[in-house]
Amino acid sequence: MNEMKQNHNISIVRINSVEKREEKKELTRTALKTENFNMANSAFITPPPTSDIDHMPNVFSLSTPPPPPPPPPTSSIFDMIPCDIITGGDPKGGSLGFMDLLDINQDFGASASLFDWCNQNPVVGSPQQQQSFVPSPASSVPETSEVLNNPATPNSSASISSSSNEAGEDAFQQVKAGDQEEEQDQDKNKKQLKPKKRSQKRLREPRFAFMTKSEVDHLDDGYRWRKYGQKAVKNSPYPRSYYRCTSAGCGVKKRVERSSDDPSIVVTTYEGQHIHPSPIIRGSIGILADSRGFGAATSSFVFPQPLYQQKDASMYSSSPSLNFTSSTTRFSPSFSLQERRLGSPPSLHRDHGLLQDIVPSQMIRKESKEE
DNA sequence: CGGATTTGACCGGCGC
DNA sequence: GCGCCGGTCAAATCCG
Repeated sequence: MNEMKQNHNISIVRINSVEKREEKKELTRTALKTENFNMANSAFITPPPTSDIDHMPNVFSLSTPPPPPPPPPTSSIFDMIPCDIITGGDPKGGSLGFMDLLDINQDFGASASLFDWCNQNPVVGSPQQQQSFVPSPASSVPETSEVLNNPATPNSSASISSSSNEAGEDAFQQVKAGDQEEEQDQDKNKKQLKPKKRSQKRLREPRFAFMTKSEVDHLDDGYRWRKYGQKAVKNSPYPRSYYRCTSAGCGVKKRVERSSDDPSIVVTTYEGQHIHPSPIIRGSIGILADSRGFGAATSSFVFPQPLYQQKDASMYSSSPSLNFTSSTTRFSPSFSLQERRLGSPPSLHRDHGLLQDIVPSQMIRKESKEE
């Protein structure tokens, strides 16, 4: 918590289009390079169907990237820069997405979050994905889908990426079902100490990652996190921190690490879905409609979150939701701000740019070979 | 005093 | 089988 500070600078982050998985281990850092980004490998999400747009006041069309807006004085997740969203690489040997680099797994399963949004929103060149916006399992989201496009902002970009499990829906459900089992399991283990579980292969929850150019490692996304570990990253002077959502029963985790190549870049990876209501639905739709871009000091975070809630109040968003504004061509991942609604701690004030400063520029979704 | 963070140990997966 | 490494646990410590 004390890590949360201010002074986040929104900037564009480019990722290397790295080769293959064998390099994965090295990728976490090499992939973060901010140079040589292979545009050809990036996929962009196109504007959602009109019907969806109705629910999403601020829809950002990545297919027609407008000129990069000037960086806001204070960056925040609410003040996101337009970003290129990449919905994954070609699992068949096509481009390698950021997730590959990060070895991130993502199952868009039934997640009602950024993942869903991205999946449910049409992707250029992927007709299949232009069908529904209803949160759906991976089945409706071809993992192989990838769209090529030009970066919205050649020079700016925060990257957001995610990957899918091969098991897709199945995996997601297993994860869901497994959560409870795991919890019980963990409780037992906690008392028995060592005899650790895992006779079964641990299921990996959907993951979603993005890069942020920020001076602070731990961005404020509105949720409350407890740090439960920190590990040194091989070949990197910067450690990786592990956080877990403090909400009871919520097993969402996130990893935060700084790129060794570019210390100014912070890579945040979310895993799992919050099982509790969105912490903060700032102004909900009303605010959404009020959002005018992320650069504005008054910009509010926006998102799919409200969107989902409209469609299905029972759905919770776990991952940072994203909001796209066509007017500003900005892309803003919005993280629920429960704390704010409940009485936000000082650190959560938006001017302190926290997660708000995230600059998702590239959203890469990629199929994972894991599990 | 309770909650959050630190940190070394431990565990499991994976590659060699 | 062994070692490396990522991820997690949990006791100790810190902090408001």
